[in-house]
Amino acid sequence: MSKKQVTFADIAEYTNFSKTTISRYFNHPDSLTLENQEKISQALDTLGYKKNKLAKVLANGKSEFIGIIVPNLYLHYYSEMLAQFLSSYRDYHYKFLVFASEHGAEEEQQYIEELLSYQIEGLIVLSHTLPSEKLASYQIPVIAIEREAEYISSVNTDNYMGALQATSLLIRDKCDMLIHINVNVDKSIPAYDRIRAFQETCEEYHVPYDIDLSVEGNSYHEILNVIREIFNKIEAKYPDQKKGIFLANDTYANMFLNLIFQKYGTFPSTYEIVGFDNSPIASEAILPITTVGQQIDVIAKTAMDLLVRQMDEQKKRAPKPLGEPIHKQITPVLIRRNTTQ
DNA sequence: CGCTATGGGAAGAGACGTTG
DNA sequence: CAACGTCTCTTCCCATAGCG
Repeated sequence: MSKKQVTFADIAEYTNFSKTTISRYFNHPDSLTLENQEKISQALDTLGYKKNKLAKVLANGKSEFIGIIVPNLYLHYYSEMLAQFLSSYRDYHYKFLVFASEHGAEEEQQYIEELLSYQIEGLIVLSHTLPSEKLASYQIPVIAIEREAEYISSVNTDNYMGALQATSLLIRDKCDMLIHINVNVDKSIPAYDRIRAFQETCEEYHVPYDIDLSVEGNSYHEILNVIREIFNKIEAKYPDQKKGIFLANDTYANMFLNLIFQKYGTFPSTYEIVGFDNSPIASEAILPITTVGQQIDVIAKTAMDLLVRQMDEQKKRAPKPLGEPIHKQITPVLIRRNTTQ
């Protein structure tokens, strides 16, 4: 016995007001007399009215949806970022439709089409297969996070500063050999600055260094296998030197740390490890990992502020076209834990 | 305070041409 | 002429903004 839902029409009929008045009761209650407010409130109770957000969306065209596309969720950075966005509901009441996409532009484009068909009001993009020029062409507010963003607004960590802090720490701790492990980052992506800063800092201080950009893979295990190879290579090549390893993120750093523990059963003094992101895994690891903390909460907050401002603008009667992209940089914080002196 | 047009899409109704 | 598939056109869903 699936009874039909109670609608404004039912409430109106029951109270002898019009649907308009019922709508006003919910949106501008002050425009009704207290007496009438009370009448309607009573009716809602009696009839058992349940809000219908879909009808509201249909009526005013505002879906209150924001689309998010992340590359994946096995990198803790992305899941933490997602968590931060979800918790912004408290402040903004936007809901999120989320896709994970790292299999190329075609897939990503398909996801975006789908998101658009759900009338999303804004888009947050952390994946990086579609050029920002394409993203800008969709004519809805878009915020990029840690990706190429020439034509759209963005929020990034100051990657250069972060990598510089990490590298300096390893140098200060008198590592003989500095090694940076990363994927082969495209130069247009902000994270490329981590490689650049590492290299430039090493050269500035005349410290021997090595950069290994061979990491790749589409799952935790694929990546782990590559990291294992790199670990073995380092073990063979620099057996007695004190090695300062700077990894592209905490997930890699944790893998590397685990490999060390599997081999030595402890953390030998011939290693120092610094990760990046300060995602939960860094502090939860077998030995809490020193890392460059991206202030993920601040990044998410900044991105939401920026996006909400643009979305509000789009709701005005004569929305200004999306103007010049705004780019914000968030300063990272070096967090010293147990994988460095 | 009420009336009315509005929005996107599903479902229903109707139109049309073809077939056995 | 009913039965069928394929289109196209209406109606309906519901809350809201704008106007009277």
